[in-house]
Amino acid sequence: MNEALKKSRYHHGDLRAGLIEATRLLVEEKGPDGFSVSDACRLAGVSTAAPYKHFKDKNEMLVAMVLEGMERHRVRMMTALEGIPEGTPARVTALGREYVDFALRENGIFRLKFGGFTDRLEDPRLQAAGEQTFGIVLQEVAACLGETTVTADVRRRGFMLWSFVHGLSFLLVDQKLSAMGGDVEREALLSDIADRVLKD
Amino acid sequence: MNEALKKSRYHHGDLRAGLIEATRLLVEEKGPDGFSVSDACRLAGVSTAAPYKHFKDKNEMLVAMVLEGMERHRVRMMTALEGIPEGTPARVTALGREYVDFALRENGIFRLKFGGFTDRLEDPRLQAAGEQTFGIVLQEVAACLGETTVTADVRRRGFMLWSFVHGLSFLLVDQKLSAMGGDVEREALLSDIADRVLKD
DNA sequence: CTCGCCAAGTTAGTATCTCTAACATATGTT
DNA sequence: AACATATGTTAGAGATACTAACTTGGCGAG
Repeated sequence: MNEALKKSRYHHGDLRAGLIEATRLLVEEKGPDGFSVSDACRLAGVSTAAPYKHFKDKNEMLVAMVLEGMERHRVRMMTALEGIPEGTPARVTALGREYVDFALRENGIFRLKFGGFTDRLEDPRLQAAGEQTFGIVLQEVAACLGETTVTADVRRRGFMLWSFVHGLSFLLVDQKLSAMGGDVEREALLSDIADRVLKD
Repeated sequence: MNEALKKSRYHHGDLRAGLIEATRLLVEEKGPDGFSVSDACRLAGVSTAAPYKHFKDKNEMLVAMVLEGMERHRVRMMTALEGIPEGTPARVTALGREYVDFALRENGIFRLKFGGFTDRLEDPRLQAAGEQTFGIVLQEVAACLGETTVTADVRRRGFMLWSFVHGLSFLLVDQKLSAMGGDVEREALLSDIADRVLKD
């Protein structure tokens, strides 16, 4: 069954994927709260009732889209580590840089996941994806501290770093660093914090 | 003119304040995205058209409510400093504690201001209120570092601290510290970070 | 090959929401 | 006492999320 080359325009081919992509574009363009299912339908070229054959409701559409984004994010974090010597703070910094980049590049997704829509979006798969991301950080922190397992201290420092990078992402999104220099300052900030949290 | 003791029920007395309070309650109860003007009207006991005599639109209602909250926040930060010796990191920690407490206690307001509704809420008064808050932190950081003015270094370290506390607030709201101990751990984390960022 | 099933579309309709327009009332000033 | 104005009201337009009932067409069984 060749999904991609359907000729009929009555059946879309892969509407589910089409709607997720439309959702992504619209959330990035108008923000999480400006998004509407109707808009997504118009963009995908289907009637406003069509999505409900694929998603329970608006939230499930958003969750599906965010899950896709989280997976992209995870892959990017892994590739960001390539070529950097293991057990060095540079690896932690690289993860932080990728985290912030994601928050800025896929700002709508970031805000959807972390900006307090969480109540509505509550979904075990989202929670799991988040913990997986944190797990990557914890592993690098452990390596930096010379630990082979995730001890309480590793978890504690990892959480500190996550808090910092997470907050930095939000402040950058809100343009708070506009008067504080650009990318250079951001990069210095990331490695400076990593050093401070990992030392001792 | 005695605003508070109007007998007529046709004229509310102080509907503007009543709506702001209703907005506050509902945003805390249902979250920023679950809030509706209609609900606020029902809670305040007026028709759905009434708010538009006092506010341009829904966003202006939210902005007014958030501004009230920011002022409460500012006052609390100032009182949190009382009795703590000047120039000590304990003052910075106290501000951080109050920041996190506010994010948890007035969670709806916090998310409205910082969670990405900002596009819509863009308002110079909100921006100003935020910078005023940051100013309080910068002053304490300067005192800790023995500076009399806000130097670039002071601003840099203040920004680091803000990032951390800001991120910590979001993660706590999202329950990420549930598996990491409670208030004790939170307190230790705050002072630990303050030390690490202020030392050197 | 064709027949019927069922997945995946459609149109139509309901309930709700924001905001506007036109009208009503009460307050306090002259 | 009368009016001007601020502050309410009702009615309604246009958009939205979602449901119900109908339609289409691809695919497998005979």
